[in-house]
Amino acid sequence: MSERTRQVTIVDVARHAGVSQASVSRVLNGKANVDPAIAGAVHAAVAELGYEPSLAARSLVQGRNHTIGMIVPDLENPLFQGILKGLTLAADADGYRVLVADTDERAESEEAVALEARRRCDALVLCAPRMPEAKLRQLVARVAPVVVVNRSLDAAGVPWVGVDYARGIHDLVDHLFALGHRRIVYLAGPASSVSNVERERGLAAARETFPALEVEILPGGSRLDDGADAAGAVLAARDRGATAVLGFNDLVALGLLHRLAELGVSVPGELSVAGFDDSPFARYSTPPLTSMSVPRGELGAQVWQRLATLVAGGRSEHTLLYRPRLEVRASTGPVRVGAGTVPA
Amino acid sequence: MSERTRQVTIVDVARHAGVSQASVSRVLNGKANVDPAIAGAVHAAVAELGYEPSLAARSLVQGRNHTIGMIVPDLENPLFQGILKGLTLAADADGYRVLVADTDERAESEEAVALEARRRCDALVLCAPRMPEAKLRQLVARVAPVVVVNRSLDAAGVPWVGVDYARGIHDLVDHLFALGHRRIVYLAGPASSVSNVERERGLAAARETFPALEVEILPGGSRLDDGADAAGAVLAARDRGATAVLGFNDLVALGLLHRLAELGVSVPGELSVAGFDDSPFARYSTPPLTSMSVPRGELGAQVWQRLATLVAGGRSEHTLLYRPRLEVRASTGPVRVGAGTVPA
DNA sequence: CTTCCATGAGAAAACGATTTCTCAACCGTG
DNA sequence: CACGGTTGAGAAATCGTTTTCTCATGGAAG
Repeated sequence: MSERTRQVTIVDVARHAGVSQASVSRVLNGKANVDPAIAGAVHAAVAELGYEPSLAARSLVQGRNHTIGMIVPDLENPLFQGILKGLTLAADADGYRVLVADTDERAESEEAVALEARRRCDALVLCAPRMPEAKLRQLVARVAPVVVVNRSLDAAGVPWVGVDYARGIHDLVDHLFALGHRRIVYLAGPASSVSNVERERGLAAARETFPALEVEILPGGSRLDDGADAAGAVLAARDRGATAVLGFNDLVALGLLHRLAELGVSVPGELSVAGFDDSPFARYSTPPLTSMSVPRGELGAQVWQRLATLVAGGRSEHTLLYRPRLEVRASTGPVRVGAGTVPA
Repeated sequence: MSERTRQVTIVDVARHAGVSQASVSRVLNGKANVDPAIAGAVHAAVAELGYEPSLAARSLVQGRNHTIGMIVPDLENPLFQGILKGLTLAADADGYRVLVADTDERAESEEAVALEARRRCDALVLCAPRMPEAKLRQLVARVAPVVVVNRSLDAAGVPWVGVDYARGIHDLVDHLFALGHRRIVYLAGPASSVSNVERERGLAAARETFPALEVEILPGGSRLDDGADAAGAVLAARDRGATAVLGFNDLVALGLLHRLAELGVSVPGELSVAGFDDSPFARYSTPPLTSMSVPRGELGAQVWQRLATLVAGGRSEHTLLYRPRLEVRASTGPVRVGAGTVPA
């Protein structure tokens, strides 16, 4: 007679099995010892009635819902996709689900999104590369437990997992320097991005290592278009003697590569080009792109590992900094004889 | 003295404001009319105490948690990423969050993942391209409300949003035929994938349209590697007279393109190559890849629109089939004189 | 043969909201 | 002036679990 058949609850199971609710709960959660006979009856009743515990009710009493949230600036960035995938798979294995929130590159809404997401989740993974450090430190205190991704943060109880961009860039410059390049262009990422600052720090360090090295920084961006759009400026730099270009990431480098091909500029003959992140497409471009490989999935898994101990009440402050691995491909090569000299 | 400061509840707010819980609830949810004086007192108390309603408690009583789940076979596929992004942004605007579950291409676990996800969410978005139709029909009945993505399904109350792959392939063949191609290779996707079946249906239709057309189907896959690995077979087909290749999707086509360049095969001089999906990278390859564009973000938004009416109790059966748009780029060209003839 | 503890199961109290009842006050109407 | 119908607010029921109390039972130790 009821409009919709009411859902099966623990009370129904208890009645059907002839035991108390408490026993049903104990059997289902494996708490304490219970009479095998009772356990059997409960399981039978559960199966017969098709009972499924209400997660909402459980959340209410336990204060946790086995869900974590991940805040990313842009779901279309291969780096975050890889991390998300690794995180999702690792968390799944422990019975946790991942809720994802894309702030669509609007740094100003990151805080609100994070706070809202935290209300639905037991913990947060935060990718907020643009947020000022002071604000971020304030935010993590409010949303803990939380793991910060892709930027360092000195806050008690907040582990972070990231990539050593400075070191990576330095390694990449080593490679180019060894090939004879002495004047290098860096197509910068978003100015406010922490990881861009890190890269520039790496460049500065490299300049100290190699006094003979000259680095020219051009404004860029973080996406394919940005790389393509910078081609003109890059060629101008080449005319000033530059022989190699470092892109902020693979997207920028691939965009540039494409436009250079259109313009008939030979890579690496006239100009060497390298990227960062080793996105899946890097090895499939023409020429294949030299890049710094970062283990995206592994990063996501490590993030989960830290978050898991935090959620369990532990105090995992161990932070993790991956050193990217150089993947030499055909887009970088020895500087051509005669090139790299500034025309008089 | 308590270990951790207990959270602020509606009871605290009521007491602090000197009104009943019911009134607090009414004020906060805008139900019925309430005395402005009371409303003021409530708001003041809320602000002062920093009260935030418990979503778990609300879920329990309302039976909904304003979260939807999206099941995808592979988060690294640009198509699903785009849909996910569009869905997330659209749902966000209506106060819904998206929980994502990656089945990691294991078709056999799709059902379990979907059922589990449904328990946490008010509704589901299902991408299960490999699941047998009968099983899928059975599944959607259990997890409704649900919207199915990227495959058609004739089930009551289950709208679906997809891409007209058959039509798209036909349009693509039109393009190639007009360029003079008469023998075309299709690098197939996963055999069990519904969207692959649709594409092959499109090929069959095209063959009827153009009696002079010959189509050769080669086993492929859905990822970059698959395209690269198929290069040998493609060249063999070329030697049998084929002049153009259709990849299952852009990834396959880009992988192939890369390997062909390595092998010194000129595209489109010796062989035309086209993809499907118009992934962001398609326009940036060398040569830029001709592809069929599908509005990924728009698709996601439309999925949400349907799911939203379903969740609200509506009965939106209106299904949606996007016709892909042809993006002609440099990877396809007129068949070269002398090519395309089967060597004696 | 008591006494004391551990063991295990049922009764009842959280968990923190929404929503239904219930009832007083107030309005306009006959 | 009496009466039916709104209106608005508080009391209490409800959502479906987990967890704490409480208490009977049985075995071991004295």
